[in-house]
Amino acid sequence: MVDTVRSTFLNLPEAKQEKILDAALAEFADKSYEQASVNVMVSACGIAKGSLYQYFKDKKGIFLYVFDLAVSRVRRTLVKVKEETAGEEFFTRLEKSLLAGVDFIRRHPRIYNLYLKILFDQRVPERERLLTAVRRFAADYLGSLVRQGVARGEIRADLPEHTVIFLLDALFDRFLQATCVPAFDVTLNLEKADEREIRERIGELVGILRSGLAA
Amino acid sequence: MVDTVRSTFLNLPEAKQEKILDAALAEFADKSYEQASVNVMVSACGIAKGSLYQYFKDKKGIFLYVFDLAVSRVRRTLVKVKEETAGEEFFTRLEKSLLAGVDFIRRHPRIYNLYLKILFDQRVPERERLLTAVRRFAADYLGSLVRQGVARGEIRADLPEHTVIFLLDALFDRFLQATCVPAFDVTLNLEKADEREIRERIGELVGILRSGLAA
Amino acid sequence: MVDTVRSTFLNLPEAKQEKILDAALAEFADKSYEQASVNVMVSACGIAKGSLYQYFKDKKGIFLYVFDLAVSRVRRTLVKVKEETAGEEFFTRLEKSLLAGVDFIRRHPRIYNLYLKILFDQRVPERERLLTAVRRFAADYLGSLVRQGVARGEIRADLPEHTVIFLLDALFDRFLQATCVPAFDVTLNLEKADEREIRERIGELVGILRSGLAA
Amino acid sequence: MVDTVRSTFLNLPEAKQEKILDAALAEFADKSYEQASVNVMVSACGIAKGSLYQYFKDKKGIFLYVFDLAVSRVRRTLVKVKEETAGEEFFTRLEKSLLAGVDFIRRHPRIYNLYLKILFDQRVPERERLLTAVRRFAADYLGSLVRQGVARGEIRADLPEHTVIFLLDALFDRFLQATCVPAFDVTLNLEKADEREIRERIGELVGILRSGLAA
DNA sequence: AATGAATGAGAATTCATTCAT
DNA sequence: GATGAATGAATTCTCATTCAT
Repeated sequence: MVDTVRSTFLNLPEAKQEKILDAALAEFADKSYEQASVNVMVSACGIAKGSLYQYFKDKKGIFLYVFDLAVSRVRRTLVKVKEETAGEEFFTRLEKSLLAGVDFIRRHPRIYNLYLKILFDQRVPERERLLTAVRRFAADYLGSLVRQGVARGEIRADLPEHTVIFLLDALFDRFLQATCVPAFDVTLNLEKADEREIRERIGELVGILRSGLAA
Repeated sequence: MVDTVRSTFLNLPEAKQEKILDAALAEFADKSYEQASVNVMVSACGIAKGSLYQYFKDKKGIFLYVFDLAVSRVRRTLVKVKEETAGEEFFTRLEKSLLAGVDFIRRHPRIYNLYLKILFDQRVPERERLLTAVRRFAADYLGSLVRQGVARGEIRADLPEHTVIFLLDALFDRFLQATCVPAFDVTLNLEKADEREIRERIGELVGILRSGLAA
Repeated sequence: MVDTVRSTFLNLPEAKQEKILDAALAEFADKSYEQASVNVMVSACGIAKGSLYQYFKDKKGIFLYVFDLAVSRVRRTLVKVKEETAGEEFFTRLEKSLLAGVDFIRRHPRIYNLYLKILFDQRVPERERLLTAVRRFAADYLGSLVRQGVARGEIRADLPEHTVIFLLDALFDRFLQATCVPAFDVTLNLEKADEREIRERIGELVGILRSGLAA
Repeated sequence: MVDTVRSTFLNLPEAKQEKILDAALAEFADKSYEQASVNVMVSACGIAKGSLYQYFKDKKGIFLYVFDLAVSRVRRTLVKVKEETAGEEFFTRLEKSLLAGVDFIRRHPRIYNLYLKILFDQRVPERERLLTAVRRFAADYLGSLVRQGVARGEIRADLPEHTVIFLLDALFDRFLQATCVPAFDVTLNLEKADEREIRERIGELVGILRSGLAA
């Protein structure tokens, strides 16, 4: 995190910062890391190429900064959901989390694309660190939901916690992918589904989970 | 499929074909499509640059040929599993399919990487066509298992078929990813698991599914 | 002329020879000499690349053979016109020659294109020799017409012969170019003219020449 | 004209601009458009390959810029002749124009070669547009001379204007070609003629024209 | 006589990064 | 602090010619 951004950037008026970050996010979300072009970024946001190199050490620095920013937004969103549903039943919280997830990536598709990049594009700088951090956050999030559910007796206590989390995480992730990766989902057609359909599908899926997991 | 490969290539001795396809697969599995380098391929397999262009129309042609080859191998493997377990119970077949999948990608990690590429790398040539084909195959495979399971009374008949397939597919896919994408799985540590552990985890997951789905 | 074609070629059945020459002429007429592609020729006429190199020493050999063939066709055509109009008046012969020229290049545009190539494309092999030969033929042709015209008292005898030939040649050549080089002629629009219009324009031009040259 | 050159180039010191344009003009005049090599240009003028691509979008851009520059120089030269001879007799102006033309292409042979390129090299970018522009300029130039000559009673009024222009243009063009295209002119040997001889030949030709055209 | 696989130099273009102004 | 010109190695793809079969 150190060395990725320079004070020159942080001293910039916020509007300018935003313009630059927008251009960078757009480019990184659109192409693979190596294919993303600094040239395109600078001409998209109308600054000189040299300037960008005064704000960030190099391309890698730009990427890391943009990525960290994106992650913290995701984090904030999900944590809010967790807090707002603190008292509710486990399966309800699951549904609401899923819905919030879909909502988020529909509003910020480029951030979600960034995440997909590091999932499967080796050669993203510090991929391992970034990926582990994100994955860990997801696991922790679901883990805390599950533990609370078990404590309240809403979930069977005899199941290995890790396996339950794995299953939930798999479903969660895939559901989001299905709603936004083109040509990916050939069974539920989530990509073109409106909110009502999304809710229905979530209901069905959580229904099955309930049969499998509920105490 | 037409126009991707030239007869020049097919007339080559098999050993040479293999050497070339190996180099190409390695490169495409390693980098994003655009980043994959024809230069690297030719020096990896020790042929002249011009020669590769006698075998294939262009980079895209190489990719499509390699990809189609890879898909047909996967297909063959899974179809064999289906046939060999034709008489068995649904959840057993599921376990065996998963196991066969893990086994396949452990023996052919680069093929699996190729699949991951087209999942999330826009800019892969004919991505939509390729992806849809693969996804559809997976859905059909699981679909036929499910329908037979329902017919035999092993699975609840009241669940929407598509949703069940979606769930199984999600789990299937994620399980494979967890076993071979580095730094991806932070809950079950499948990447480093030996076969015994894999079997155990599969057992646990299918156990949960059984509770949710069994009639 | 030696060394351009090999006996292997001349022993070929005529139909095959023709097919090959056709493909070569088409390619050389279409592109600059260096840009013309042996690959394109062989795939256009359906023979192996190696075969072409058994018929001709190299690309240059193909070109020279095709060119010589083309020139002899032109020569034959014009000589026939000269013979058939042997007894007629100078300006009539001029008109008929022009008409025959237009007719020839409309029927054999690729041959005319070949000629244009060597006119202005440096880097055509043996360009100087080929061009001089063609130019000399044209000058001789017009020269013999002029001398006969002078002898018969149809043309002023006080004019320098070379200058007269130069003028006629210029007009002749330009007229042909105007009828077949796209976008070249912006005054008479000869490119799109039908035969009647061509005759009219020829009549007008020769009319002016008559005023300037007639005795 | 737009998009061919970049401000980067125009901001360069004039000497450097000239060096680059010189190298480009030399290359384009020497070879066919497709055969002309950007590599050769950059090593001829001692800049990096990447730099040239900062100055121009692509090879086509370089060509168009060089061509437009060349055309405007020709235009300027001829317009000056027209103005300087405004009051003089038609046939005198014709002679002076021809002389100025010969003088120009002897001082700028590469510019004239560029013109010849687009005349007969299909495959030059925007050939039609460029060629039409040049041809139209020539026709307009001669047309204005002719119309003034007719108005002053120096030229027969009964001749179709277009045909007269066509004839003059043909002669004009061919005369210039004869003086600078190697091996082209086999009758007057203009290529090796000194200025005195050129003047004589021009005199003779215009003499004939006078007989044909003068009122 | 015919084939067609092999070659490697050369083509145009893009790129992240540096540095003098 | 901001600029943008300069770089040269990298990219994909084409080509005429050779030669063993």
